[in-house]
Amino acid sequence: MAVMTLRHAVLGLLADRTASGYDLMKVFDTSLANVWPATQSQVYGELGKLAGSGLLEVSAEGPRGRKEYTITQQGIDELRSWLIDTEPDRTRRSETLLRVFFLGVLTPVESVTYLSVEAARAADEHTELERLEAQVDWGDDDLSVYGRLALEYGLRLTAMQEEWASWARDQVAGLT
Amino acid sequence: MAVMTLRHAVLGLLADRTASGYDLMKVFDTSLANVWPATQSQVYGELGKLAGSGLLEVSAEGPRGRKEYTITQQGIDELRSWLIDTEPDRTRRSETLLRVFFLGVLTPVESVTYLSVEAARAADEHTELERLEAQVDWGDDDLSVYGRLALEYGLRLTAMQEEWASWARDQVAGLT
DNA sequence: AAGCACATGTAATTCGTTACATGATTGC
DNA sequence: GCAATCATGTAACGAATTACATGTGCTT
Repeated sequence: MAVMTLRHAVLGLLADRTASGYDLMKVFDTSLANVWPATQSQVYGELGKLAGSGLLEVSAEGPRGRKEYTITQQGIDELRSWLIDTEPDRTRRSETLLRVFFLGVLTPVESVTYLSVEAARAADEHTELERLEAQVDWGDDDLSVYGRLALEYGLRLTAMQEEWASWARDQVAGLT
Repeated sequence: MAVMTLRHAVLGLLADRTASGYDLMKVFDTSLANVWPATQSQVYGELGKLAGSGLLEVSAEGPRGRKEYTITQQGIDELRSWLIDTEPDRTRRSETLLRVFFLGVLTPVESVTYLSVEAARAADEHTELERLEAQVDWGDDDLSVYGRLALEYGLRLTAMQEEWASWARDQVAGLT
């Protein structure tokens, strides 16, 4: 009973609107791709379990076996209680940063290259997010309003990463 | 053969100095706690596999069954090739941010509380890292030099998080 | 009729966490 | 002698990824 975040991600999306597994996957592959990635097999599995335990119900069936899921009151209660009564798991994992610890086994030139690539990648991602922000037509529904807050986080994160990687690159270059 | 980052984390630590599983766990629980957390059972398991495939060897046995592992040339080659020839997996997962998407199911007051808590938590973590930076006696060995770069990342990250959460809190408060 | 998007599901494997299980040495 | 620390290992479970497997309906 410890984590089960995917479960709540699915509930959260269905609290905004009724959807099928296929619909949800589009959201997981776009808006949530950098926040809580999930695979198709995970999502379909979770929908089945949630419907089995009464937090969701199949509210309509469409062509090609499509099943539309709707959140139940029990599901909304569970979602609210997750948001209010539980603390998020704040475990961080960064392979990029882990590698920094081991740059000592590389030559200074190789290390500088590594950090330059990271700076460039962060800059690219930042640009991509700016493009996205301009492109999306932000409604005033909940997911738009709060999704924009999340996107702003991404903008600040990638800006910070670029600055840090450039700084770190200069530090390493200065060691010689 | 896709990820196996823990494998390389272990190799990386042993490239710096010979150590036992017990020694490595102290590093995973401190320096690497916010970068690449690992459990004791994972680490001991990985040491066994790495020794079995010749990337490490048991260079000494001490009291209480202690085994000291030393990286082999093959292990160093593998570590370098991981650093140079492979791209880090940059998958990000943030339960904190996921929750932001769903704040629409809470009342404005509840949402403001959530973001305030996150701002405070980021500020706390930032202070804790500053304390750590002052406290550690930074040598000029590789792990110290590169560990400091990683710590600076943590300082910049937590500062950014506090600013963002405060800004987001004000945004949400302004909706009413 | 062909191609693409829609649509769902299962199986196998790996990675990670928690809990269990055991014991030796050192310092007080 | 007792407590703390040192020290390693296994078992069970849950979460996540990849690959497989199959089929329908719409548009041109």
